Amino acid sequence: MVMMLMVGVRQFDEQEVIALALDVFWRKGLHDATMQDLAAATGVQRGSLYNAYGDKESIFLRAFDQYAGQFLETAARALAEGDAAARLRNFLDVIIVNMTAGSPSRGCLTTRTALDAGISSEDVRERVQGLLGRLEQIVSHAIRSAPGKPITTDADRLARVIVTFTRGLAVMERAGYSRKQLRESATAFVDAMAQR
Amino acid sequence: MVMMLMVGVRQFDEQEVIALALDVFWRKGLHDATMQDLAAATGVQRGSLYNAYGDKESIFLRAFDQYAGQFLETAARALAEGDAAARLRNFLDVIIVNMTAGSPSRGCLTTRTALDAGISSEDVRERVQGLLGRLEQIVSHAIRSAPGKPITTDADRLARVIVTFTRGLAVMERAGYSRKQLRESATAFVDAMAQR
DNA sequence: TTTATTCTTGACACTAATGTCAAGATTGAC
DNA sequence: GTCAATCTTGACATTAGTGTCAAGAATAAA
Repeated sequence: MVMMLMVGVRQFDEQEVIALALDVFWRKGLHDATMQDLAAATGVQRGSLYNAYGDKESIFLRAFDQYAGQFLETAARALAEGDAAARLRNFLDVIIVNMTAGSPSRGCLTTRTALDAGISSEDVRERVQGLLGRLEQIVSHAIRSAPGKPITTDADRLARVIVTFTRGLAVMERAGYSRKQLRESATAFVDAMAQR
Repeated sequence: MVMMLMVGVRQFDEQEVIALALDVFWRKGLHDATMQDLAAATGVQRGSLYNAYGDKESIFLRAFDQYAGQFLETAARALAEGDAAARLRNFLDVIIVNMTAGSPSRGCLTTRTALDAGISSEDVRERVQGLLGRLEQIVSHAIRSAPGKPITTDADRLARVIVTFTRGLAVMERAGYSRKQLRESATAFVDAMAQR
């Protein structure tokens, strides 16, 4: 039996480092965040980060996974209560708050990452697609399972339209639209979708 | 009277250089396109480009203005015929074709530029906002002036929702959705908006 | 043909980032 | 206390980009 030696033990808390790295990536994006930035934010030397994770992208992938988990959980909670229109309103509001948090606001990490797609690796692209796909799924499910009169349109198609609209909100935020303006757009969107 | 001397005349066609630069920026984005790239694509030496335009961003601004002009013209044409729903369908199709042209497809220059907002100068941000603003205006106008029963909702709000949705399409394209998938989403969007 | 002015060219200095590595520090196991 | 494995640290090599500049080429005007 091989004994595991725990000598020369890591001197930082991995969870904490990834959380701090996430903040850096969220503010600067995968491409513009440097290892220097990550070292400064985490208090861990550049060399140690290379030793522990290999390269910047590996750190990003861990941070993104953490982000995706939080994000989907929050979204699912927002989609859990009320009728279809209320669910949609809550969902859009959570998304808008998410992308307008911080000062200056950080925007949407997923959208920023998607726009770097050309530069990024296959792994990164997969994460983005995975998150958007799962988002469509939970939106579709929330629409179908909402109380009230059943949705006539195909829920999957509707969910994709809704997720696409949220990506649009993320772009508008980057273009300078305020939280208030985004909320107005979201309201107009819900009204148009729910019109009878 | 001061005579204008035309000695040491420029050895390249400015229009052509800007058009070639636009292609580079469209494929790589403002941030990732290098002066090397521009020099290679235009056949003009780096030093000459610096001499003629000062820096990369100035070249970008000229290229973007050219792009914005073409883009708005195309959009306006698509919005000129048919009832409100047909106008919207044509408009979305033109936008989708625009962002899925080329191989690999180039995506949407405006959206990509907007996502670089954090890095870019105030000038660049203004151009993006200006283009999106004008786009909202022509969409709003097209909705209001469409034949058929008048729109009940505020046309400006509706136009903003539509433009926001087009930005969402641009993100989905970057995330890997095909032209066909984008068209399906657009159709679903129009159906939802036009439902009675 | 001369001149004055502008454009062109290649070299240069500078900055910033990535990734690597050897030497030293740390520490659980014995 | 010693050992052995791992982590940490600062230095280094490399690459890639920006922007500047002096010297030379080009040319419209006189």
